[in-house]
Amino acid sequence: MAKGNLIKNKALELCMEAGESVTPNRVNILDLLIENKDPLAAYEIKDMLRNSNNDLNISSIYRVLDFWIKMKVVHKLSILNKYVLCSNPDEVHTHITNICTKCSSVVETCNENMGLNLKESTKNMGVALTPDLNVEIPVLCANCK
Amino acid sequence: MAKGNLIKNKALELCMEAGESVTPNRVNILDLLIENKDPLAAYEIKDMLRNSNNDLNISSIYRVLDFWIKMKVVHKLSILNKYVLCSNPDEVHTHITNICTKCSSVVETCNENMGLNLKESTKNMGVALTPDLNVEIPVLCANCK
DNA sequence: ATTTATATGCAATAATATTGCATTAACAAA
DNA sequence: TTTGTTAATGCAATATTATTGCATATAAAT
Repeated sequence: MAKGNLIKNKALELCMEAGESVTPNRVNILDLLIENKDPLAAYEIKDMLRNSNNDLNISSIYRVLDFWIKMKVVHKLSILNKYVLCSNPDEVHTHITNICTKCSSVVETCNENMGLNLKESTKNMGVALTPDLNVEIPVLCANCK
Repeated sequence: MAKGNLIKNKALELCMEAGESVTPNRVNILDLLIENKDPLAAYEIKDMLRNSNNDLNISSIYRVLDFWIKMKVVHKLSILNKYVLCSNPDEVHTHITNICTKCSSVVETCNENMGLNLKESTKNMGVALTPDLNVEIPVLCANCK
């Protein structure tokens, strides 16, 4: 679980830097997302916590998820209404999450060229990209295509 | 309302070609989406129809929206949970909808280079893009930036 | 230990969407 | 015209996702 620990350490470090509290709820939900590489729905997280004798009100779960999203440690996947660990939370860049339209599996990739290309395409329209951009791309994954 | 008529004609034409029925509900909802260039929520559509003495069950509304999505005449914007007319339903290409994270205004652009760039970036990952791709990009619009 | 801002618990409610089944409408075939 | 078949709609219950207001508890600094 080396990768998970790296991400966890990074996440806690980000909290320190931002002066945010590291609470049990925040750690528990972070751990769940680290253990489950697939995106999780908020109510799935609730079920998992309940099964480990750690029941939590759904509002708290949404608040913790919002917190980690604010810390840029978690992405919300709007297409799926699910939440997933960011694969690479330590850089400001374009996050591209490829979501299979058949099986809902997810692969995140961070492609700087992609970000640059988007920047060009939006320049003419007068809109501005946020520096830390999240894009969901509907695809067919290797298994389903 | 020249643009709206063009889109409406195109939409009806697509139905003919696909052998799909053009029903009053489908036309009414299409008209609403043509009249309102902003994305609409399903329940907003319900309210509007009720106000014009044309009340419709919410399930019918979702079914009609799904129908127009299948016809590639409407996009669902997952970030907003809203539905919007496709600005250019007559070509197979990459649809890019820029959504302002501040004010939720929307501008659609269709950028073939963008599509090609995505194709390259996904090739190495073993995933495949659908030929008619919809991508939502969170941006700051000209007013908000 | 005290303080203070923040996080959490709780329960109601809102907002979004789907389902199963009965009924109706559209439309082609006899 | 009548019949048969498929697709669309109506209806109401229910499922799913998410937010809120306010009281209480806790983290972390002093």
